[in-house]
Amino acid sequence: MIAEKSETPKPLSFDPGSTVAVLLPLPLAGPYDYLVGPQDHYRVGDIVNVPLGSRRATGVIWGQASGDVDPKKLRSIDGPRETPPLPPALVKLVDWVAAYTLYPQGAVLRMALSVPDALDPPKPTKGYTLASVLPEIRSTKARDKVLAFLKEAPPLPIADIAREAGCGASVVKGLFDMDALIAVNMTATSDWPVPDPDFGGVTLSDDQKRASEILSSLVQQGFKVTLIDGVPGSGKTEVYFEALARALQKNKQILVMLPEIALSAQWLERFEARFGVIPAMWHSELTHAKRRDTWRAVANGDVRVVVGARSALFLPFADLGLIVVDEEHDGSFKQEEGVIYHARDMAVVRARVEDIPLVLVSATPSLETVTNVARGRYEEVSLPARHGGQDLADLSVVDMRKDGPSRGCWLSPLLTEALTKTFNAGDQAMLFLNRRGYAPLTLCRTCGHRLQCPRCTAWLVEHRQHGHLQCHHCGFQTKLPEKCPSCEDTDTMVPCGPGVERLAEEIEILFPDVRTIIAASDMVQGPKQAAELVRLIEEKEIDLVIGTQIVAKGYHFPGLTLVGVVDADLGLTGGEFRAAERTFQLLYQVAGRAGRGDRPGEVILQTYMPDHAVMGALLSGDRDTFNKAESDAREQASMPPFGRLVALIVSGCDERDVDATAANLARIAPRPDGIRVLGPAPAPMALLRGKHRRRLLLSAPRDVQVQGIVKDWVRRASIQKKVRVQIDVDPVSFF
DNA sequence: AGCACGCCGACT
DNA sequence: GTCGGCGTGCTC
Repeated sequence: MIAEKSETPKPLSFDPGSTVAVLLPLPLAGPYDYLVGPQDHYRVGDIVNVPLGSRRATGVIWGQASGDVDPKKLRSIDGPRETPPLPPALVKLVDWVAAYTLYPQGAVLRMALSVPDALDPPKPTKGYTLASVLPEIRSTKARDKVLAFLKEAPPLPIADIAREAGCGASVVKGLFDMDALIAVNMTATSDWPVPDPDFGGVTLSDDQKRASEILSSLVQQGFKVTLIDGVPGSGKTEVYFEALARALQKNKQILVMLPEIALSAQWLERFEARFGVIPAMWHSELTHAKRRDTWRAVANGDVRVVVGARSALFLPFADLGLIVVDEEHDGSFKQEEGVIYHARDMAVVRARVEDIPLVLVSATPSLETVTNVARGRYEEVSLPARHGGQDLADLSVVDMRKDGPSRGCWLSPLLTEALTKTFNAGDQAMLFLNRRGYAPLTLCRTCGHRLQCPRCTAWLVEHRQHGHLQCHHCGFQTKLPEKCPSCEDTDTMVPCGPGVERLAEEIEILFPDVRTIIAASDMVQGPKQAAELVRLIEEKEIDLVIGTQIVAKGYHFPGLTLVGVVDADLGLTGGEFRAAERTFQLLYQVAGRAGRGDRPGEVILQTYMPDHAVMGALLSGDRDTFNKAESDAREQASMPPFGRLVALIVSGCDERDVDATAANLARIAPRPDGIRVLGPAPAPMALLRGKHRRRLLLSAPRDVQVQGIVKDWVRRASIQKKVRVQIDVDPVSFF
């Protein structure tokens, strides 16, 4: 990432009669010019209502008017909205992200304003209390209870009064209708408990103390990126909690970004144990009301700590003092829909525009981050050992070519034996298989026909528990056909390969008494189910967890002593340049789930490639040598982080139009020195949701500012009607 | 993103 | 004869 220092200086204020640029949360080319009304004065960041065509829209005062629009077209801003303005740093962030990702500013602004109704002040809630003069009413038991209760109580909403008085809401309403009660406006009391930096005591090891002192010293020191790097169980969370405590003492707001916050039940528990309260959360499953409350409370400073997923990056923090990105290597920080951006990288940008410290946390930092440390751009704080002194799990490899299971089974004798031992000792185990459902492919025994999604280049995955086949890319569902759709033979469709459900079946046969749970994203949806899963494992109501990716994240189960990786090679196929790195990260994280109590853990990797560098690195625990080799290879190939990539994804319903556009883009591709354009190639998923896709990949040296080149390239292209060209700067996924 | 304008099929 | 389908294009 290269700092762009060229934001246009924004004048301070705009007065009646002047024109001003207003950014609308729409994918328009840029801000629109408006006239400032006779009574109004605005500053950059103010949120206003404006006329737009035949309707009203919300916009944000963005700066100097462009002036290049016909004055006759100019219309006047209706007026300000009763909302705190967007803080200057957020305005800068929106501009920066738009310039970097090549999306329109308005599309980026939409992420910052995506809060239905939050821009209006909260409606005052009505409270009810006794009228000063009570009318003559017939006395009943319920009415008397209400009247007696209200004599002692402050004004309350109807529901509360009914509950406290032990009667129905209609009684209270009836009294109000009879003028025995009056309604008063209450100031909304959305209470955001303040985390207490001194709530929970902590005992830190010397290493942790040293690390936490370094991090704490960063608070209020301005922009700086620091990586905390330490093996699973080394107490990285506890260490950065101390930096949080320091920032809280300084009355600063804090943003903690976690991948898939909805599943982070244990993280929340640890936060509560340390700070006494649950922090504010920001993720896609919030209700409208909660979203709106949270947004406003972040803007006015009532919320002190937000823990959130990607989109929390665009919250209007009034006084942000620290950002933490936990599991910084995690691929889910890359937003792949709408505006395509990497939340970890944009968090660096936000920290810079806020001039505050950023802490990246990982046991397996991304090569990008490792390289930034090597270049001296980021500081590194490492935690060498597990807290409490236990060693990392004992790791071994099963060579599936020699010691594999019998046909139709997926667990090798060695892994089965280890499971037996674990269960006999009364311990818990986890099997990791990154494949949801029963079987990843279903084919016809007679003719070989494979069941494919009608709208995507992908196999349909059988989900036996739900009783259907499913496409994991578009959500298409269908029943398992009795006849082969191709040769019409009956009962010939057979599952091919293992998924977590099929593995559970094998376990059921091998260990009928073992209590098993499947943890996959289609079974664990949302915080409640995640918390329940954690509880079941923690309270030992479960002996075996069969899980996909979702179990790789920072969970900590003291009773879990064995982790079996059913197919360690899964991520290595496909030939994406980050495959080895990603597989290493994932398996290292999974391995870290074993033996985090007082006993050592055991990890068994089943692989057909025991000599692969990833397996070697996992066995030796030598991450640095692996990173060095990986990094040398990337440098050789001018791949990130030593080169830049931009992907263009051309998509549309008409395959010929898509091809024509892709071919045109290739023909007019920019060709300055050092820039190469690959493609068009059918995207690995040539058909997705019924749309044909092609991709082109531009690679450039690291010191080249690619945005201008790509912008110009796409502008020059002749893009067919109904064909979309999406730009993905720094692509992570190559779907 | 909305919303209007615009040009071709089944209806009160 | 019109109501309405959603394709295309504009909004300061």
